[in-house]
Amino acid sequence: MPELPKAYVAEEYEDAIAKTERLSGFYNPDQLPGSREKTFAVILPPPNATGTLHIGHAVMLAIQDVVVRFQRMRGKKSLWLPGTDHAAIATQVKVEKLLAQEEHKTRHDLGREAFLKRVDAFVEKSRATIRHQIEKMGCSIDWSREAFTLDEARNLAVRTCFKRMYDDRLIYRGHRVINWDPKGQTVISDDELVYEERQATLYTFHYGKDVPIPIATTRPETKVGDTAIAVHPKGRWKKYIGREYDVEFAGASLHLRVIGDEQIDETFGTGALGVTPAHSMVDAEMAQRHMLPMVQVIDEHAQMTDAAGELVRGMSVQDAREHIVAWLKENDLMLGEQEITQNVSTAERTGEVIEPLPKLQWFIDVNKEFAFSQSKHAPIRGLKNGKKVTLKRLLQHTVKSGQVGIIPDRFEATYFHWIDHLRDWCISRQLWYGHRIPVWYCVACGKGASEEAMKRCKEPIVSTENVTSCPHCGGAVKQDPDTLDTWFSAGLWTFSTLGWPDESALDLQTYHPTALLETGRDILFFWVARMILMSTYCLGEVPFRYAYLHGLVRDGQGRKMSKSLDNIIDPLDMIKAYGTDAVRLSLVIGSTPGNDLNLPKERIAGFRNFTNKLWNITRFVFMNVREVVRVDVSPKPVTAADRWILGRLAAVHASVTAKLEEPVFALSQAGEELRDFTWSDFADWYIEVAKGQLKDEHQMSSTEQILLYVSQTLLKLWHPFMPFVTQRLWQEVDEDGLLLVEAWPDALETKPDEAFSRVKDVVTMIRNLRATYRVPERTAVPVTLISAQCDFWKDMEPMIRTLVLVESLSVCDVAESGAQYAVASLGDTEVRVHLAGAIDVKAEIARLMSAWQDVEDYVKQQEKKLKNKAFVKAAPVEVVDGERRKLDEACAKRDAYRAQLDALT
RNA sequence: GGGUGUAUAGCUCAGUUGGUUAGAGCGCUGCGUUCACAUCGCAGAGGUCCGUGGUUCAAAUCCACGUACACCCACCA
Repeated sequence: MPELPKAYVAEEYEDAIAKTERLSGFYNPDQLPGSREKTFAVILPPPNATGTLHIGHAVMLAIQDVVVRFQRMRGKKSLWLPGTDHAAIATQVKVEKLLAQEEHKTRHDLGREAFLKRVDAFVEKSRATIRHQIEKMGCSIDWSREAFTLDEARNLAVRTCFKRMYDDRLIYRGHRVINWDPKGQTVISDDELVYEERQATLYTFHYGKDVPIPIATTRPETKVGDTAIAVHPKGRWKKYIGREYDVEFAGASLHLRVIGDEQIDETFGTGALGVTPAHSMVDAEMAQRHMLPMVQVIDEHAQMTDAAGELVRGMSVQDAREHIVAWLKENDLMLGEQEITQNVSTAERTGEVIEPLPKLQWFIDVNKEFAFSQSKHAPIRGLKNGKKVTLKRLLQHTVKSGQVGIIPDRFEATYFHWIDHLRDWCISRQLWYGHRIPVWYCVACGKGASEEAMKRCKEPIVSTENVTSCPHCGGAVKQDPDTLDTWFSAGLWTFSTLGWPDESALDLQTYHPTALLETGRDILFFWVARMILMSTYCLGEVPFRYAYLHGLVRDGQGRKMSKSLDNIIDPLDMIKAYGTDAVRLSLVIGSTPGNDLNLPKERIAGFRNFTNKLWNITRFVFMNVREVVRVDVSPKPVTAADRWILGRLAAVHASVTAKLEEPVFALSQAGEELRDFTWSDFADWYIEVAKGQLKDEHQMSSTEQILLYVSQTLLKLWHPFMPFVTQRLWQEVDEDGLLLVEAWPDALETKPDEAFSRVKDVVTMIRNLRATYRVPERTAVPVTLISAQCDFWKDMEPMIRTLVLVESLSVCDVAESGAQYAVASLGDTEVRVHLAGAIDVKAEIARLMSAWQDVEDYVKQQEKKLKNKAFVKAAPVEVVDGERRKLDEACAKRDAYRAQLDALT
């Protein structure tokens, strides 16, 4: 056997192991050995194709790989399917930025087709980087099924879904006030807004001398588009409700009706609101309620339209504001100016201030009823085929009925709250990069190919195939220039990756609904909700059984990682410095669902130390047995230590298995338990004892078997967490074997054994005494002290007794003059030990007194507790028994201290 | 304005359904190390479990109120 180096250097093995695993083909569940009936599927949340993976992705990958590897070892067809997201707006903005930087060009300079080629090239490069990073993380992911949200197969899924929704009248085209991003020149959804707090001036003024109600606004320039004044129906202006005014306002002729609306906050501003239906969401809704006309005064480039009137026509929004403020002052209409802070909505990707505008867009109606189409092989409970439902109700039902679990469950409340306030989903985007909307307009029927003509077209052609001519008149057609919101295709992800729209696809039948979705808690609405929506609609199935949401990764001080703080942790750097296994452990252990994880580098270093510990434990075992062989069944224990370690292993195995199996994955605790067992139990105790047992010819064989068995079982249990170091070590057991497909150990039957635990207590006690009395190594610890606290010397096996003696009595050969002697009987041997001369009797008495007093207090407390009738009556029997046992233990301890005190005085 | 989360050792965090004398890692202090491992071992110090009140035989754990921090949603005329 080639000798293992003293330290584990991750870098030397990882790439080769990853390659061997990948080439084995076992990442593909169809190629797994044995007959496997149960399946377990996880679809990777596709990283954006815009760049590289950050530490947040690493958390996601680590957690998923642990679960996927575990389930594979459990004998399931375990599928983990990778992919990337085209991330329409993010990618387009990024490529445009690069284009501007490198060539000083805009996308319009290139034209749609050439620009898209650029984007494709950029994305291909990015995807390669992402693939590389996923591999570095040690992910056992099935590359043969890799998908991309914008590839051919996914495009067909998108078109199919679009058409079905259109035919069900869930998708419609409508003129609505939407969030317009003047910089990105596109509409964006409510969820893509980011609110920024800014200083603004609140102007209070009258529209004209004849209008009695003053209003307040931070956006005077929009007031040229006002069509009403809204007041509270019970407020101070109520007597004006119903009156109408015609005013000349800053070069525009306004016709204003006073309306009463409950939405008005009497306490804000003047208690009256100038209603601008075209440029405010709230106003638009109010306008709809009161049948008010809508006047668009701002265009797509944030410039004033002709309808804005003489004074400001053609100006930018900023200029218009200044002009109108000046006009108000000139005409003596301004009542006051006030500095306030307000939240401005900006576009998440471009950072530009959003301009609400009325636009013709495509929407998904979340409140419209349609006939539910139930799945045959995984139907949703509580719904019948053909039942009238709405998308909103589907979203609510699946989670409320527990068919989709959100972990941690407190996010369910947030989810329902979001649904309650959900408005129709605007799915069209004026971007070039993305799924082109599968809608065509007939040039002849629509009377022209201009954008205006398309808008007029009442009966667009919706098709999953490319349309080249009008089915009615055979004339030329033109496709809708818009693309779809990136989350539309992302919503289909769990099934578009498995072969849908081919409903008979084997993968779809086998792996859908998937078992688990693991993702960041920040995209609950963006994505998780939309997958539930799409899957229930398209398939009549839930997309996954559980959504596990992890938190954000922050730096060691709990700050968000950002470029400006220069505290970004690049997973690849960490892998290089500490090894993949350590990085994975640091991300899995200590992270709880939904909570943010602070990650100081020292943490990762700590886990690097642990990988090395595991390495050396195994190395010790392999170097100290006569032959390294596989040991799969629990060997017969001979000594107390043997029984103890096997019992502990059985307990840890059971607990870890349960924690990995549970739907509420307690990965963190499972990992911690394993680490404690590995380090504190196996390495610190059993191996130390084994060193002695290996020298005993009666115990040698069994000890070797147990060392091999425990270490090999540990490698298996650790493998999901640390695929690399475990695999490297496993090669020493089975040169060509892959832990990847080793069977997870069966439940172990060994019963727990307490005898050795007591030995541990004795040794610990001796160490404590040694420290307390500052007794140097190789000098005696008074056996009186030991035996006073230890009543089971006789039960100890010779070997263990030896161990204890080595700890305490290595001394027998030391004889110092003037020392006091103590006699203790150990089994049938009488041992004479001297008291170390260093004991300060006074201090010792004080210490014992204080210790005795503490225990005595506790005993009194405990006695009182047990005398309490209410306690005995109310507490469960085992609790009372437990308390009684505690009392007994405390009494024994108290008596022991008393005896020691008596001996000294 | 509405909601959620967090608050436990110097730091980062565990702590299952209330039930031993509240734990781990890192850091710190002391001692040790040619015998698997200094990426090591042994020991130690370090806690008003944010505060106040309540429920209970019993509260870090449940309830109420308060404080601080983080986040989400809505609004911002």
